[in-house]
Amino acid sequence: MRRGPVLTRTRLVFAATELFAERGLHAVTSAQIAQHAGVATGTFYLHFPDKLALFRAIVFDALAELRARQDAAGAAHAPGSREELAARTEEFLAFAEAKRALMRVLFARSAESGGIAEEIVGVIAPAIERRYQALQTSGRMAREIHAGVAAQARAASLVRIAAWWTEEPSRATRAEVAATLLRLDPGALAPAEHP
Amino acid sequence: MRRGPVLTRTRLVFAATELFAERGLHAVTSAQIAQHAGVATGTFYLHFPDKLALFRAIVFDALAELRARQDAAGAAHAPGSREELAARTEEFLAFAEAKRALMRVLFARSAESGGIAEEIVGVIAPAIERRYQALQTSGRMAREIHAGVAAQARAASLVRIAAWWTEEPSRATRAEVAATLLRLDPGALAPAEHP
Amino acid sequence: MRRGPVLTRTRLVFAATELFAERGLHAVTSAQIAQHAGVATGTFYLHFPDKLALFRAIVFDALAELRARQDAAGAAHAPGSREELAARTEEFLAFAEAKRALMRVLFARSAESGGIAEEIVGVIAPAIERRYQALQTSGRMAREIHAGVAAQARAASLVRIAAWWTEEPSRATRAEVAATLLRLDPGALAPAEHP
Amino acid sequence: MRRGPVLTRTRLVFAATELFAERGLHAVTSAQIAQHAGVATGTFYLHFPDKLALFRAIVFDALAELRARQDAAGAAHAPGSREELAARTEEFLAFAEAKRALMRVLFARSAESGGIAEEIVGVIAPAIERRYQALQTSGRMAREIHAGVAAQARAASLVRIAAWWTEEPSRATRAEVAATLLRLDPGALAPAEHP
DNA sequence: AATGAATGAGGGTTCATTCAT
DNA sequence: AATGAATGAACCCTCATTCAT
Repeated sequence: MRRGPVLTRTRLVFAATELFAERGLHAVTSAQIAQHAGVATGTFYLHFPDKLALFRAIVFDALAELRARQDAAGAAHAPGSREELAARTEEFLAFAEAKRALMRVLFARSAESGGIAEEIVGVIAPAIERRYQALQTSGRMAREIHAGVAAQARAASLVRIAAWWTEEPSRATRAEVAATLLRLDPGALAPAEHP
Repeated sequence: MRRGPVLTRTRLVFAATELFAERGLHAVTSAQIAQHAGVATGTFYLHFPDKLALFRAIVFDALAELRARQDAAGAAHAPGSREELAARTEEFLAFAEAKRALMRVLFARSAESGGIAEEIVGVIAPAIERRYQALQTSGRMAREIHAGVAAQARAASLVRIAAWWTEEPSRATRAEVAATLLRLDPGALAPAEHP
Repeated sequence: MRRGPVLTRTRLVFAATELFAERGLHAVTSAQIAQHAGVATGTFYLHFPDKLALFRAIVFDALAELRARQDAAGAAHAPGSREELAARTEEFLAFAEAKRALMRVLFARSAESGGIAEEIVGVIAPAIERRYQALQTSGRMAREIHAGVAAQARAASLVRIAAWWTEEPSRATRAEVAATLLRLDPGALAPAEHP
Repeated sequence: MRRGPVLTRTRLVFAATELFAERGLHAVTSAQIAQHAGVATGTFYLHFPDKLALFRAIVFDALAELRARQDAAGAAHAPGSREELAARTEEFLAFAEAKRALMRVLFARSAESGGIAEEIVGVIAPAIERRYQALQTSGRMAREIHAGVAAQARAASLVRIAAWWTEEPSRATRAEVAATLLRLDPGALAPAEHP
């Protein structure tokens, strides 16, 4: 069926997101994605060089969107401030809540192969590390914390909480998740300790 | 070659640990494992019902050993104390340092399929959660933290740090990693905040 | 090679019939069938879910065709009459003669597995049993014969004769086979016995 | 365990008969037979060159025993007489009833491969054919019957009835089976037709 | 741009048979 | 005679990818 390349691509991305979320990267075949999208098997390869490329497109498009939203949400506050962190955390949880299938692709059992899981943390962690370094420079975070280690831990925490909470939202209220994530941030804790 | 079933099994486990660490669960074939172990393909299936069973055996045996070591290391200290946590963390890092290939199987990109990654956190997180609840009951951890959320975050942090640091130990000294992990634990931080 | 799915399927059925006839179900591999049909191994599974499905398709399609031919041949005569039986028997032998490979798949050593042999008799015998019961009701067949037992015996006889005669047609002329089969039918014998 | 070669062989034959009856020749592995017999896998090959040899041993030993019993039962009567046939048929049914597992190996779905089914009929049919020829020579069977064809049909009937009746003995009483088998024999029918 | 039949390398697994003990 | 771990060829089936239409 003739439908226009943009729509076809969108349908493939949408179908793939659902299937990857349900079954993970390599339990889904390109033929299944095509069928789910209502196009022929060969059409898949008109839009993506291979299955992993589609997977990566989903992942990094989503990550870029999340980034943009967080930046917009944080722009109203002083850089590195507690308020900025709170706003960014809120936005993260709102995004996770609104796009559960996507969250599962990003952070759950599907982010298995192609080293995607590592790449995701690799994208998230450096920004966190820079923030921690800035906080340490301005004396708002304890020096005994290793910024690189803490950033890895923080990135992994966010990723895990997103997967865990999205999987079964009744496990905690959104406010509880937000409060805990905020409280666990080593930067956020600093003020209380150095009065 | 005749070698005795116990030795053959050990060789298979060893070979598989190396290969899984390098390439992940489904990029390694049972034939490759057998060849690496110096046995015939069919021999593999004399010792394990299938590839996933071997993978799970490696994972859960290792987890049990880590558990035992941590329990032994922590036994000298008061339950829930900062000293116990420090000892357990030290033991965790020593274990990670000594068994790098194993760490990668347990925590890095190989723990992809079969929902193993989730099972691992599922095994680790509940114990952490119980500890947090005990700390909250005895007033040693802030009540605004949600124990379940914090436990997931902590488990993910440990898992991630193990993978990240083991991958490239020059990223931080063992002392830095230990200090930071200790500092990031919400229970460990409490004393400083409630003087 | 592009050939159209119907033709490809036909080629697979044809190749499989020949090979099954020669060597039987489990001495033939799906790869051999594909090769014999001039297609790739994977093409086999585009047309049949597995090897047994192709075998069953051959068997039951052939049985249905035989049935249809016999019904057409018998339609000109009174139901249950000697003439109808003769016509059906003739058609059976004509079919067997024309499709020797098929006969061997249906009735010889290839009808081994999957319980196909039993299913074939299970398809043939009930119709024969009903005919015997009707003959007994109208007094044209001796009551001391157990219709069920006789039907099993008759079905097995037909199946065996088809295999035996097709294997080596010089063993008897078609007329001899027809006359004997007719003579052996318990219904056909009745008139001579009850004058 | 040391047990003496004869006993070990017997145990293997017994175990194999049961398993072949249940699942057929090639759904049973030599290791399963050995295990069922309580011996090691390798022991199997001390007693039989391969799996098919054991299968054939079971089949032809059984056939020889059946033959001997039928000969003994028929010896009291005039050769070719109705009484002899009745006695042999009775003995056949008694044997079938007493050894159900064996019957299934001999005649049911297990007699699949290695062309055993054909060999069985090949062993049974010639004797029947000789009897029919004798009956025709002495004018006790219609000449229009082809002895070869009829013998094949008779052999197949016996084999099928044995399988069918043994599988589910409630389908007909033994007397009904015997009477019908006797009635269906072309030799047996002759007297009634040529008074 | 779209189709979907065709491809074929490769994977997991089985099992008859061997042989060192 | 007995053991049972080891062998490895072979099989069934999958699926990412291609390409003639």
